[in-house]
Amino acid sequence: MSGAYAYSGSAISAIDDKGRLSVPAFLRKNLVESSDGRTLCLGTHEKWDCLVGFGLSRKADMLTEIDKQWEAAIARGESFDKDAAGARKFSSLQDLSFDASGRFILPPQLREIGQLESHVLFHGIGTTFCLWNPQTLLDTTDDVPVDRRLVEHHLKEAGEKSGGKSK
Amino acid sequence: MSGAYAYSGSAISAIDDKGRLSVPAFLRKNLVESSDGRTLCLGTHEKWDCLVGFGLSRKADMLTEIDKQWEAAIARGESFDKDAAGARKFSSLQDLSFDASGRFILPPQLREIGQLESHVLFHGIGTTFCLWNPQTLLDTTDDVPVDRRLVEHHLKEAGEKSGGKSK
DNA sequence: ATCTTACCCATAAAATCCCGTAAAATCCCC
DNA sequence: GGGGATTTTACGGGATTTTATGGGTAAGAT
Repeated sequence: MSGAYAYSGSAISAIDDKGRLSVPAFLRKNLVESSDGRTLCLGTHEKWDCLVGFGLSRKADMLTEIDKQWEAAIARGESFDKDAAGARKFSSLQDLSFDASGRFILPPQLREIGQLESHVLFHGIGTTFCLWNPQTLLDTTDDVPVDRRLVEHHLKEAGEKSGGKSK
Repeated sequence: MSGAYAYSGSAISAIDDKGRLSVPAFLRKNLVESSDGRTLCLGTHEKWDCLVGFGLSRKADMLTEIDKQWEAAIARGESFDKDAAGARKFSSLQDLSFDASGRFILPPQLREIGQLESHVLFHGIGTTFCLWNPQTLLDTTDDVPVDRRLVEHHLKEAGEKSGGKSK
């Protein structure tokens, strides 16, 4: 299972005028290891209103997973739509490279779908990590198992930095 | 599994007056690697109203896939028509070469079958990628698992560039 | 001669890289 | 264990490079 690393922890990061933002330092090391370079895979989350990120190797895992499902299906004489499965998983997924200082440009379509405005809350959830608009996350906490106090803390912190002109 | 690379991500690209269009940059690198040159294999999709593309090496993979299906079938005492499967997969397939700037000429018959007009939406689905008329894709999303918001974003983007004369 | 295809150049927009800085985290030595 | 020194981080801004796409033109094919 590719290194068996689990993403954890949380941090907030700002999007600048050029649409760039930096990957929090605590996630970077593993991205580099798991990607054999500075690559971040970013896509939309299947259920939540946020984005998901992980290193390249996870993408390869996803591919072999689909392959296994297909093989199991044909062995049973059933049909399995690989393309449908692939489309679901891969179509929104982009390979982004971040620079030596950890920054990457957030593609506009992902920014829009993830409802990301001025600040992004990163938080690890095991095999992947999520990118939320902190406010969106607060508004939907009921179904998303995240400690609300944590989000509020980061939000307050972000508000202070930008001198109150939040959002 | 041929390098275990997965095509992912999406982008829109315009067809010019000469029938040329450029392969989005993020797909190009892998096409070159997987084709040992600037070759793109393009054909019609078996189920969806779009085209499929991939690098040359994928053709070999497709053969072994058919083989696996055949083996699975006889293991269960069923019959499997290899020729029919091959015909379905390969007969529409063309090897096209793209130039240094990533452009190729879209053969008229594929253009017609793929219903491609002014703009083409490329999106990776793992082992291959699809080429859609964005409008067609929007009209059929029910059976095709692609994030509708993504398509809408690209369509809007394309409309802006061409100054509203979308089509 | 005409149509098609493969190059070549041009350009605007977008992405990438590089440098600078200030705040925060880490180290280190007494 | 405190307090300054050093390193890492987050972010701004400019410069260089890559893309996407228009348009021209020479080489083949019909």
